[in-house]
Amino acid sequence: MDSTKEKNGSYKDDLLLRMGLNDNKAGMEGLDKDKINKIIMEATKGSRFYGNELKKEKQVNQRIENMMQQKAQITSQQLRKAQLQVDRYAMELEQSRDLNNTIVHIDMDAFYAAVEMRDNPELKDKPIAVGSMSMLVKEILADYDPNFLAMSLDEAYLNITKHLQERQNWPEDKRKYFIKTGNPLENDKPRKEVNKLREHERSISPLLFDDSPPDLQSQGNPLQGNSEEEDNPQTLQNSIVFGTSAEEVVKEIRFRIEQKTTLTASAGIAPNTMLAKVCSDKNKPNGQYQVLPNRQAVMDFIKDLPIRKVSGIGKVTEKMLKALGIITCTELYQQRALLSLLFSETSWHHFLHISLGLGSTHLARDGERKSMSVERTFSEISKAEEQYNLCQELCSELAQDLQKEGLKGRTVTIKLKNVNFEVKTRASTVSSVVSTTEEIFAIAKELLRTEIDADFPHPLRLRLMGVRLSSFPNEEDKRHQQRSIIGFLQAGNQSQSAPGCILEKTDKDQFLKSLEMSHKKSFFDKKRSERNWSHQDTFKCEAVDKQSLQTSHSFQVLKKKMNENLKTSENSNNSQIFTCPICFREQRSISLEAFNKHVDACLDGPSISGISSVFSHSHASSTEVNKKENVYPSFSQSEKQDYETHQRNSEINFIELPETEDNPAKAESVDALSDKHSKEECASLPSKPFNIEKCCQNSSSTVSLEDIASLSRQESSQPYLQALVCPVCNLEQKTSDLTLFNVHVDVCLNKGIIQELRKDKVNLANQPRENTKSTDNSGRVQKTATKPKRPGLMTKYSASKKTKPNNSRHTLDVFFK
DNA sequence: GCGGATCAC
DNA sequence: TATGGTGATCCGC
Repeated sequence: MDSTKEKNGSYKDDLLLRMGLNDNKAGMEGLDKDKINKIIMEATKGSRFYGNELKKEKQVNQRIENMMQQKAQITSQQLRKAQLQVDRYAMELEQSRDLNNTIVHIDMDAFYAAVEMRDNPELKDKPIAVGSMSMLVKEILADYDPNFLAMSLDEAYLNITKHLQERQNWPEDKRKYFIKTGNPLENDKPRKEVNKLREHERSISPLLFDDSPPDLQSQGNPLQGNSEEEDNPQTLQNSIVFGTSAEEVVKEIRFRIEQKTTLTASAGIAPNTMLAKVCSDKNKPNGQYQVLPNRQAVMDFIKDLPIRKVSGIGKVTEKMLKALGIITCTELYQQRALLSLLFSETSWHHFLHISLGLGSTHLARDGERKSMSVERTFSEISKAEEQYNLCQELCSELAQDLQKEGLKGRTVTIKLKNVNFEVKTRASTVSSVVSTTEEIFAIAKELLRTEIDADFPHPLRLRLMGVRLSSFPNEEDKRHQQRSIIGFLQAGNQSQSAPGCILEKTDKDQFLKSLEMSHKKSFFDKKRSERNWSHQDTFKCEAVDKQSLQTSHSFQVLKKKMNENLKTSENSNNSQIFTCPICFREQRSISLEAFNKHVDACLDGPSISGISSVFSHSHASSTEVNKKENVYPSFSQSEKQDYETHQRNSEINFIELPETEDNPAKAESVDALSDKHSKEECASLPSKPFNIEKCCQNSSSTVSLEDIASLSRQESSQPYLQALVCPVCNLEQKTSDLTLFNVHVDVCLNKGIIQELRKDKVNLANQPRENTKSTDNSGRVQKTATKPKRPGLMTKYSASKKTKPNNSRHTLDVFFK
């Protein structure tokens, strides 16, 4: 099998070749692993990027090797059975083949336009309307399909089936366009006034219509015919008349696009999107191609088509299939039974569609977006403080983008790429939606901190950082949340209904504005802004009554998560010491039910304010140590000290008060404010009580400390600021925003659980936690009575050998390495 | 839900 | 010479 030869030689391939890694058969077995690693390390010295490329290549080769092993175990009996099943499905697909639609894929030749610009300096003076596909929306494409689908700035699908029907009866002047060379923006509609076409401009105008595939010339529509003299479209003086066939329509579209933008486009015409897309690539740039809507034409087109040309078949899939001797769609079809045994159902279904020339015949509108993110590459950043600053910067950018679309989500993901190009993502999902810089950063920061801590005392040497928000609520979720809020308000009204502490919208807007201003200067612009991470003095105030706290989302999930946590540890058959999140007393060797009862009792028992007092008394040092011992049970004393010192040094307040020029007295104001609050004042909720309902209702609107500080200057005795004790970390959180507080609790919960889980993993599996990836599925293939789920494209066909035991001492090293 | 991986543009 | 940013999806866990 010579299928492993790479066609496009590069430095990387050259390296791989020399290493023997490019050959699957030689692969892992032919070479001693240490030797390979050594070679990789040497390559890495030259370029970290290529070192990582080699590593990835190695992984793919491993997948291929595993796939081949799997293939070798397939019996002819299995293959025959699979053949029957696959062919039955293929039959169904064939019967549902739909050739009645005419799909067009338009692709702007942006790249080629740029090249042309470069080569023709004279063009630079011509006005170029660089518009997006969605602009050509409205302007041109909608004339042919009001529901056309803009895939990106330079790509769109149209279903012109209906237009074609209507067009058959159109008189000629409705298909007539004048060539205009003046302002390209105005020559859009037919029968516009004629502009003189100057000779030199005509000469530099690219030829539009010299690209029809030969087979189409004879098979075109009746109107296109074979009138010897006239090519279609008819060019009469300064005007062009387009015909009524699909091909003519697309020429017309491309003509109008070029007239409007001076940029050329390529297009594909076919009975479905998959084929149309491939077609548009066929005569690029500035050309078009059609696959006629009959089965034979489709199959002829597909026959020798390399699978890599098809959207969705990328580099890796190509390589894996190549290893099976599959390069063209014909071969893809021939191997369909085998593929159904080696790939997931999703994958082989996709393959079968491709090999039959099938694709989507309607343009499915993209649903709502599912995530939003920002990420940035930079030269190495290793200082934790700078990393946190950067993280906050990114959160701020993301929050602004989110605000533009009015989005809020529950999952925050950070992405880290180190200088070796190794990518990590870490996610945390909270119970209620977040959207502001502060909320997102509160979560992202903890994720980042966990990673920084994990590598301590080595710094994270980052070259990229990203922040993403996802888990946007759907309509159903929103309705549910609405109900919850109403329920909450009703419940809350019974206990405390006095209005007050309601920050006007204008205040909040002002705050948001000032926040934006403070983030205007980019992290990269100012290189490194000295942010003040210092601790803020806290004050005690247990104004939140038990009911409110129990109703909060975070508290709702607290028990649930603790349950999950406990289950995990029970499953692990480990005698666990659990700290009750309410009373913070250790619960030793108890059952899940008992623990639940205990938590319930705590919740129902003494008031939260009472509990808070307990927290306040106990949290100082002992709880802190206890918690850490729970998490890292086998720490040596020196390690623990190191770690705790590090913790203290890297400790960052839940709420930061960015130092801004316009409010230098802020810190003092807050302190002054806090001094004015006695515990009694807060607890009894005097004239203007903290309005917890309002805060929940506006759960996304951040009430800032800045607001509070400025307000406090006006009315010095208003208790806007609350010090709530987080039931998980047991630290006071000074905030006026319940959402932020909830986020904090969620983060604490998640963090605790992650650490517990990691501990369990390390202890139980007794295996090193590799830095970036866990390469072993340890062969736990689902051998169940039901149909086993086969690995898909993404499957790591990892070997089922190994599992080397390690002592726990080692595991800890790995854990923190 | 999380994390790695693949893919498209 | 040095190697992007954004969004989606799949898969195994």
